[in-house]
Amino acid sequence: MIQGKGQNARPTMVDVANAAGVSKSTVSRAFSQPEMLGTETVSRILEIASSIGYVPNHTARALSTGRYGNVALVVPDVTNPFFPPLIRAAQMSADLADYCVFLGNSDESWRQEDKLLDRFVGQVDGLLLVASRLSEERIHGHAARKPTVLINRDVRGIPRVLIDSGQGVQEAIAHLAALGHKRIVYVSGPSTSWSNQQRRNAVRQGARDFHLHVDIVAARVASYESGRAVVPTILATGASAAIAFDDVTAHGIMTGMADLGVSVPSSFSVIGCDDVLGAATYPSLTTVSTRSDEAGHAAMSLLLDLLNSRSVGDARITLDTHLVVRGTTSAPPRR
Amino acid sequence: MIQGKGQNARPTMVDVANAAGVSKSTVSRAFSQPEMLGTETVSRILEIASSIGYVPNHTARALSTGRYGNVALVVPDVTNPFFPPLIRAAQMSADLADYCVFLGNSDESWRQEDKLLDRFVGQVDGLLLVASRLSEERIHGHAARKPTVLINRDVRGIPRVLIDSGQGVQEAIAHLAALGHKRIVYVSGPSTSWSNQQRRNAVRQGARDFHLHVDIVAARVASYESGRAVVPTILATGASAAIAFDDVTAHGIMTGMADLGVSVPSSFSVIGCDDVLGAATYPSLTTVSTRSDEAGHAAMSLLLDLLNSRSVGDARITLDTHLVVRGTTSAPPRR
DNA sequence: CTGTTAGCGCGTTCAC
DNA sequence: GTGAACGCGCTAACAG
Repeated sequence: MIQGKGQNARPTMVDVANAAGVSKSTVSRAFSQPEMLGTETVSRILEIASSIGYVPNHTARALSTGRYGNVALVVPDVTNPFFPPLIRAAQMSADLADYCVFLGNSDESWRQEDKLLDRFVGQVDGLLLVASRLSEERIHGHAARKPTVLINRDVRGIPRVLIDSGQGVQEAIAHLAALGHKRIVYVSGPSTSWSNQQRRNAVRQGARDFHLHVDIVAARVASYESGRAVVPTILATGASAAIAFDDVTAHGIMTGMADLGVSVPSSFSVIGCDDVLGAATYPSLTTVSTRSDEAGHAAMSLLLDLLNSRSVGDARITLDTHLVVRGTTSAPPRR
Repeated sequence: MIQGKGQNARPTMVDVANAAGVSKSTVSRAFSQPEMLGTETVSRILEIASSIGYVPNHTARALSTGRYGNVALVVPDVTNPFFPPLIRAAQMSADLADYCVFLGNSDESWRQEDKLLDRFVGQVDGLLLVASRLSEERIHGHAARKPTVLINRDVRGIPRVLIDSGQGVQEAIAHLAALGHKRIVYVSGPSTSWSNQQRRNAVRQGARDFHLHVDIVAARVASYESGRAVVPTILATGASAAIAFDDVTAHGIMTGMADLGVSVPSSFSVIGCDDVLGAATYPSLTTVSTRSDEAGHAAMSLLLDLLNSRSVGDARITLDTHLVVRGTTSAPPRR
């Protein structure tokens, strides 16, 4: 044996063709356009193929069709519990259409995001950017090369799926007002985050509607630690309840309260956003559900539709949210 | 203009070649083997190339070289907090070597895992299987086609990175014994999980060493809910402490205890595994650290090394663990 | 319904 | 040093 291409030369269409006594094209069709062939021919070829261990070469197919069968999915931080459900849902949608997904982690950096996209662009049909940290210009730049769908980023002209916290936050404010709270605080997240801006505005609007006083307290980043650290600042405002940018921050706040001997919810009420902790905290966290998995599913489906119909459209899908009342909210303490 | 291949036909090597007055081969070399060409020739070609907007076609190159520059990363469930840090670390390692990573979610199903791998195999250089649910035969099958590295799956002959809970669990048992516990329970996870089997054995061994009585209680799956639901069974054993398969299950147990008015840790001690919750629970969870991120980094580095050196080797990297004592363990209550 | 002939864009022997 | 062929594995017109 002279060479034979290493020890493991994968069988190709010709191998199957020979073994089946047909030509390559027939084998090709058996996989791509089965309805163009005789039923029995197809099944026979498929059987022989799998017995030989033949698997279509994705790359070769891509080269001749120009369709890659891959999509890129880029998120700021896989580690943030908001994203995994979204990723999982997007995956499943892609799977159903036989698409492979490249995952990219931008680490909250637009440079990294840009770099990843440049690497992906040569082998994907479309892009799915989640909470992109890119400038609008750069987003447009990438969108000009490949069909693109955004999640939680509102750029005119580019299909996007937005989780609208408005309704949920509104309900949260109403809930607090009904309990008798007069003074609350919003603990903000990353300033570059579209979601954060949206929630902050929703809180302000809601507070106006219900005549509550609201202070904005900035957590440096959205994390358990920063939530815990910002508690003194929160208490200093004299508020009796807090709405946090996300559940992780809210969870940190709960611990911070406990550290200082402030009991939740009897002495202070806490509301999170995203509902990523489920009922896993103690007391279980009252939060604004954001259904990140639905966003992932909707966005990927939208992207795949675009890829098939070649239509562009300026879709703007909005997912509304609602308040999930659990155990961290109650009437404010009497003075 | 009849067709022209859509509105945006990306320039190819011939375009650059014509514009530069050379042949395709020369352009090719200018990118792959610059040292084989005249210094000026190279710079001239590179300049013209970028001015035309030429970008090498990743796919075409892959087809002719057989090197894809991609790797596949498959996990059972992105949603399980154990995996995201691992994924992130693996990503970063791949990034450094300019590799793109396909992410696959097997949904705890070997069929799905198998299907994904078949889809990936045509466009990757290597496979990284995390806590694979595949049979040893099938793992060998895939490993025969592409260089493969396993995480938390011990298959002889295939490079693997194993998080050895032995040491950490040993410490946990010693810790409980020192506190005065006599009777404990191990709450097991998925029976097909290598980690679960390993932890169960470690608990048994440790209990023997320290003369503790241990009961095994099976949580149907590793989740918050199942942990919570299994609490009555745990209490029925008469044990005063529990070691859970993972943090999520442990967290559920904590809540279940609270539901029944059993306070942790004064009345019952709880220890988790994985340290994925950080100090985020209340009280903060005593747990066995497993450094999933290090496993991800080590495994990806190992895989990339294999891809470069073509050496096979039967590497078996072991990551040891240790106990992190926090707030959910104390002396057992007096009877 | 099925076989034949061309390429897809690029890397790589070969000659020059 | 550089250009001319061939082939990677597969799909896409064409015939038959």
